Amino acid sequence: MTDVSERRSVFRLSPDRRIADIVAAARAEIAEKGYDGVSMQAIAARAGVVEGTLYRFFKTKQELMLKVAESWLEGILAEDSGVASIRGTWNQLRHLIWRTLHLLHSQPAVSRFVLIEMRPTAGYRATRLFELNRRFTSEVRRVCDAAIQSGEFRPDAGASLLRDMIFGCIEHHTWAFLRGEADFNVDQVADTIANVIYRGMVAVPPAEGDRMEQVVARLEAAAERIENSRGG
Amino acid sequence: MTDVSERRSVFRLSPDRRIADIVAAARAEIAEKGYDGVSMQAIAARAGVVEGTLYRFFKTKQELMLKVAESWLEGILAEDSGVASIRGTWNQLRHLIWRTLHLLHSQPAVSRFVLIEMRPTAGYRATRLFELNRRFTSEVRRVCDAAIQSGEFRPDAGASLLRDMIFGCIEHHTWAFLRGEADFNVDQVADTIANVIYRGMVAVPPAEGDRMEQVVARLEAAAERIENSRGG
Amino acid sequence: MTDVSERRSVFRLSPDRRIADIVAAARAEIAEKGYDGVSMQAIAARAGVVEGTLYRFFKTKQELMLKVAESWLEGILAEDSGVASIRGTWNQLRHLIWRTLHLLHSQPAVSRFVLIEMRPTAGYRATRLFELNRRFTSEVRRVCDAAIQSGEFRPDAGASLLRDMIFGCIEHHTWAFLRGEADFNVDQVADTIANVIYRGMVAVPPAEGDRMEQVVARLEAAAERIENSRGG
Amino acid sequence: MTDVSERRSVFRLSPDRRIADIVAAARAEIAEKGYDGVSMQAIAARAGVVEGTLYRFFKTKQELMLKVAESWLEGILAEDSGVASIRGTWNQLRHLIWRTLHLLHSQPAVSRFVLIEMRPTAGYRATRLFELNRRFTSEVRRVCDAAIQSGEFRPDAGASLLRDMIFGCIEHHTWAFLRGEADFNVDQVADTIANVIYRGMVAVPPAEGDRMEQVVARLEAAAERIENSRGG
DNA sequence: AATGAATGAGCCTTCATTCAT
DNA sequence: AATGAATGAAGGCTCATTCAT
Repeated sequence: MTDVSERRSVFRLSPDRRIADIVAAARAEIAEKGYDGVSMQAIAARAGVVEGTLYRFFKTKQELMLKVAESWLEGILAEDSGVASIRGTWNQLRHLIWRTLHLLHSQPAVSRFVLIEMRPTAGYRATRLFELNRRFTSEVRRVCDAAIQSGEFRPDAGASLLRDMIFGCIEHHTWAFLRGEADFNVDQVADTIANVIYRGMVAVPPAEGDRMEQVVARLEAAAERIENSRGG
Repeated sequence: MTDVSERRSVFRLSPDRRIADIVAAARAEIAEKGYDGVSMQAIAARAGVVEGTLYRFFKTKQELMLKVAESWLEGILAEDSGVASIRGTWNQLRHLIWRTLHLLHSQPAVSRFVLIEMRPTAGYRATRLFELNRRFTSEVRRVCDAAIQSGEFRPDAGASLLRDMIFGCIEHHTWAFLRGEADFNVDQVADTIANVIYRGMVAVPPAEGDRMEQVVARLEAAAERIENSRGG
Repeated sequence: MTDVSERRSVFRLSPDRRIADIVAAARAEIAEKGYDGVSMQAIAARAGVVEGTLYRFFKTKQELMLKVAESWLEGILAEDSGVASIRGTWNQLRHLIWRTLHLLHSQPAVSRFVLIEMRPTAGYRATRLFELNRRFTSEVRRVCDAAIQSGEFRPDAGASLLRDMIFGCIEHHTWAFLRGEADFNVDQVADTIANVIYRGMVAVPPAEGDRMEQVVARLEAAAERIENSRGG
Repeated sequence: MTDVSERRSVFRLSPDRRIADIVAAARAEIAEKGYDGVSMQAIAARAGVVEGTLYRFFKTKQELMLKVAESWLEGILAEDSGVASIRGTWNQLRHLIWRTLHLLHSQPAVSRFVLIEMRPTAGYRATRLFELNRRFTSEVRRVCDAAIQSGEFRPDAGASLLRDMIFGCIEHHTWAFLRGEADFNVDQVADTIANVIYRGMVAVPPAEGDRMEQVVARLEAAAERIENSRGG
């Protein structure tokens, strides 16, 4: 009687599938419009459902946003085998830095959202996302801790500060990139950050001669200044 | 018959005073609720005026937000004499890092707002705030550039990446602090960041360094003090 | 304890029905208060919904206003079969003039709104209303053009100027009527306008011979029609 | 002590002069932004006074608008010596039409405002503007009346309808012009309107015409009726 | 007489959330 | 389970008008 192809069809998907669709739609919206600017209406439309349906699966908008962030970060972590197979502190650090830079460079909007913008969320520390994020960044800590333990790194900088230097730098750099103010070369920046951190932390420095020379130069400069001050 | 609650009372203030009140109210609101979450209504209520009054002095909400940020940053810059009087790359870097950490530690919400959250503002690069911010961060660049130029620093990391490492790290660190996740010691963190960056960049790595380094730094500082007392 | 006045009641209507209600409410508001002076709030209240509901169906106030105008004009055009069945330039003009006068006389506020006040709308020329309006007024042009073509009318006045004389006159006249300054007799005014325009444009008048010829032609045409009617 | 040239000076102008300034400023604003879009604030700023001052001289915005319209129209009427010196009905009509077209063509925004947009004003008929407007348009009536009286014009169209045809046509035509949709040639349009009206009204041309015309019209109408009844 | 800071009501619009169907 | 119409509170903003100074 009624034309099935014309009828407003109510597809009955399995909850898992429906949730996946919704999360995917939300992810796409976020990628396009940023955290602010995402509306439930738009997500629903993109997922091919209506707003009410969203609320069957997620109590609030925030819960959905959280789910988006978690599932994305989960995927990222699953793809990467981590640092276990890599030898050498520098190589390990470099890999972790590169991985993060690569992520932010290839999916800037979503990764910003997940890694940065979700943090102000109320109750963030109790979320699974917090845990995942922790797992993501803690590898850096682990590598640094190990290097400190083994004596390769000096002990005077806490591992968490190093983590902040790395991720903070990446975030800062990405900001400009996202705003279209500047592009950046993932490999090169990864090298540089790894170098600065590694050299800045490594305990046993190389060439003796150069080193002494420089120190002498600085001492001379200081002495000269003192002389000048007295003489002036 | 006369209804006192209905009476309309008009307190008149000089524009300067009123503007100051409004900006102060806005600043307070921002400190409490962050950039998003500030409403013109709340600002007006706090300033003891009606919304319309806000618009006498600021064409849009953004303009007001911008003013708050600018006036705050202006005050900060006015208080600090900069790096001109400080000798030695390490000392200069350390000062700039310390200054920023101190700021974010003592006024975390507002400084986050000014230094970080205002950046996505449309037309940001054309604002005075951008200029002020630039002035604020560019000192780091200048110090690094000078060190690279003189050969003290290796040339393989751009000054702007270093700036990002410093400010990014600070931001990252402050985040956790703001969220009450962790406190930090301004002096100690400043030392550490300065050390990592300096060692990571210095052209002739440390050798047995640490002691030597410290001695030199002390000598440099002494020289500076003498210089200052003579010249003052 | 339960406060009935606080209870939230949601009446659900089919979109078509709701839209019809809203458009009707808007029409009524317009009729009472004119284009300026209509507020979305008033429309919503009259339609028995809240303002937000209006925006489910119409993206902006303008869109709603436009819809009101279009649906009204559509109805008008649908009711009138036009000029196709009428013989003779004078009769055709007279009909078109009468039709417009009748409209403005019977629904002055709304028709003023539709035919006149909507014109300053931004992007008016791209709207369906523009098209409908054009269809409405272009019949006059077509009749005049045909008369000019056939030589019945002198060629010295463009059809569009004639259209302006007719509609302009009607508008002007209606103005006074709307303001309660004067009433007018639709039939009589229609006659007069048609007469002035027709006589003012007709080509023949002067020369006696031509004049007679034309009259004879018209008589013949009338006779033929009568014959046809009888014979058909 | 205080620098007089710097001091916020309170110029004390004669009321007349002040009023003139304000009215001029308002006129300029209207010309630029149209009736809607004029704000008291903008007028005050342009006149070099503050809003409060406006209200010393005009109780409401409307009163000011009215004054603007009146003073403008007064000026127009004062400049034109009218029709007294012109001989011949056609010439007189043509002059009045030309004058109006010229006005609207050269100062479209203001003249639209005065002649058209002020009419919806509450209590319009009690205003001086109404009287001035009446004087402005009544010359057309007077000319037509005289022509009807003398037998030059047929008596079947009221003078006021003719006036409406003329001014309505001009308004309609100007609308398109103001909206940038079309320009128009003042002289040419004046000629055409004068011609159509004059020929449409002149008594002589038809010769025995009138009766003939009427007979033919009746015959046509009869034919139409027969047609319709057959076809229905 | 003049100022101009301040009012306050109103406007259009957005959007997370609810709930009758 | 799914729909989607409806809500309602809030948001930014405008502007004629008032009144303490």
